[in-house]
Amino acid sequence: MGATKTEHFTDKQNSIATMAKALGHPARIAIVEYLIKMNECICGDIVNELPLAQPTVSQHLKELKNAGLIKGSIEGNSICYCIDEKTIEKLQNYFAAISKKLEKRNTCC
Amino acid sequence: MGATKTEHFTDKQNSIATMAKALGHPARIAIVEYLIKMNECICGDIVNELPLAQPTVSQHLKELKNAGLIKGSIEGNSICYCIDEKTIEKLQNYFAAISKKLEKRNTCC
DNA sequence: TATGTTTATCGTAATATTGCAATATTAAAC
DNA sequence: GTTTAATATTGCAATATTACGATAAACATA
Repeated sequence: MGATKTEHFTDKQNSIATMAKALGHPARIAIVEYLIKMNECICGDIVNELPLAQPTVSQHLKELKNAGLIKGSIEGNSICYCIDEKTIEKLQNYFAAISKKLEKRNTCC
Repeated sequence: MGATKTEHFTDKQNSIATMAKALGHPARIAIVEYLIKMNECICGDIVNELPLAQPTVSQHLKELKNAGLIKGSIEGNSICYCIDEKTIEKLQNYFAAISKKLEKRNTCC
């Protein structure tokens, strides 16, 4: 086959995987970092920041949006993009919880 | 075309993306969660935990290993798998840093 | 209305991922 | 040495992703 068997896993596992997958490309990491670095919403200007053609960037933005990592709202001629804090927070909480569990783990290996 | 243009991005961006990508599949999330839940290294037993065929699980384990998320050492007949804390910590630090930046961000959107 | 700007979508080629049956490898147990 | 087990590798089909040229859509402005 070739399609991921999402139905065999929990909603939470699928949800975390979806977010992680969206960040699993350096261009999308770069987009997220740019949005954070600029410390505000960015209207336009994202395409020029990346070494990729406009349709490719548009596609990456779409994937980040589908995964809930960014939000985009129409602002006249251009589109205003923002980090979606809630989703980033979910990821952060997830890794924080994992790290905590690892701390008090039995030592081995 | 079709291959990710890693050369255009920073080492750090590529590194984070590689780790995120490795976690971008629910089976691999499930493996990591199982290793953490069991609170110790697991020798054998991982294949039976997942609703996937043995070669598929083996492949997922390989990808987690390549991304540095788990370690595997030969333990007699079977193989002993472990979370690689350092890598998880890198991810955790990354998201913690992002969250911190988002906290003191200008409000918009 | 015509023109330029910005972003999205379509179509498509190249490549990567997912999943598994079959087979190989490795090492313990007999 | 043969059998049994656990895991890896190979080969392949189905599907997904990445990238971009061409084109469309939406809107501002001349």
